[in-house]
Amino acid sequence: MSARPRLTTAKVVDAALELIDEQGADGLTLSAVAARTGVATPSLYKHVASLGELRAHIGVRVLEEMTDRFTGAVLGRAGDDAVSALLHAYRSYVREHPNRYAAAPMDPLHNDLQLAAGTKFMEVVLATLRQYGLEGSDAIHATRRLRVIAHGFASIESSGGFGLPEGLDDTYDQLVRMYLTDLRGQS
Amino acid sequence: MSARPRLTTAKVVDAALELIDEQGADGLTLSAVAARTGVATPSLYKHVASLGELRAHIGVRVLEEMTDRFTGAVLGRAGDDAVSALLHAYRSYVREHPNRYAAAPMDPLHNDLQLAAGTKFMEVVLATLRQYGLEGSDAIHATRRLRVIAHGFASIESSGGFGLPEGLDDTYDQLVRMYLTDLRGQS
DNA sequence: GCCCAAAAGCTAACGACATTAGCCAGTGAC
DNA sequence: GTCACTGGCTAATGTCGTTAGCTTTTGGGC
Repeated sequence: MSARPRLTTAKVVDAALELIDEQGADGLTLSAVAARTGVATPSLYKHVASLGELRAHIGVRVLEEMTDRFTGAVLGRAGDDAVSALLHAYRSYVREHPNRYAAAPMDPLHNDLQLAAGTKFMEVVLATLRQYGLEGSDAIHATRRLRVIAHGFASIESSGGFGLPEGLDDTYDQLVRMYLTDLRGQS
Repeated sequence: MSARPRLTTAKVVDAALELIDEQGADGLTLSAVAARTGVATPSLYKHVASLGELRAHIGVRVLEEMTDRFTGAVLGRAGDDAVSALLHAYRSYVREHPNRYAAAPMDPLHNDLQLAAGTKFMEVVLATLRQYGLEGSDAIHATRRLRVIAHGFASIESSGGFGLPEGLDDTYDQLVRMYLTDLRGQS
């Protein structure tokens, strides 16, 4: 079917992720990806339509990776314990892979390539909250509030926005407790 | 002192902000700024050291603008009323100027150009919380939590990350109430 | 009222990048 | 064995940011 399948889209994304990890978002350039995969730059267009599409693929990967980690963190836990585990898993993913997280799409539900991964991600969060018996829009609001806290903290922390890192663990614990208390009050 | 002062750094930043408003962060290019200011591209280097420095100047402007708005929103209010006003002013600024907000620095305290504007910004938030009598690190944690909520929500909302905009006002009200309840519990 | 240094503009040029066009070689199906 | 397809390549284009070096204007000191 295919001739000399040296390179694949997946391998291009692999190389791109390595670059992002090492040099951040600005380090992601088609030339650099080409160099790393041992190919001339224009050859990449046989596997990826454009730099923009490559970024979309990268977003899918990151989303999937996050979903996997969070699923593992929540498995076997229930209630507050599960929610707390999810929030802490979120933060530790971003600390381990700050550049990847910055490459994750904020609106995966508005991109065809990312829709499936985004939906699966959201389902994990919804499942974690399911035990609180929230109905309809209450579940949506609770999901949104969780996301605001997790993303808000992680994005500020990973860009050094909190100034000195002193007491950041405490700040996050307070946020988690605040959210859990609120969840209880809402249900 | 200066010959033919047609252009100034401030005017360059003005043009850059217009571009950002109209075309987003990617629309900010030295060529475009030069075109808008009626000058050749290299001439801009007489007023700005580089594109990066221009971005830093833009960050200062946005920060100052936000500080002004928030100061106005909080003036004449106290306690929960002031905090709520601050949070709502934050959201409405971002809704009015989403591209500007995206150009605001997350870590102004780590940039010489932005340090003063960032400090002043933080002081407004701290002053709004002062009445709760939080001491030392409690005040810092409370400021951080507020920022997590304000930035988290605003950044997700302005990138369309919440999917359908249905019920977003309610979500935000819940976040504000959650924060206020938490503040009461902490103090 | 002239002179000169500095300031602010300009053109030309370079290197990095994304992207397109068009060519060539290996490969799998028949 | 042939042939269409696939995945690689080189060459070229246009856009950027940035630097070097030149010209022109202007304001201050004499």
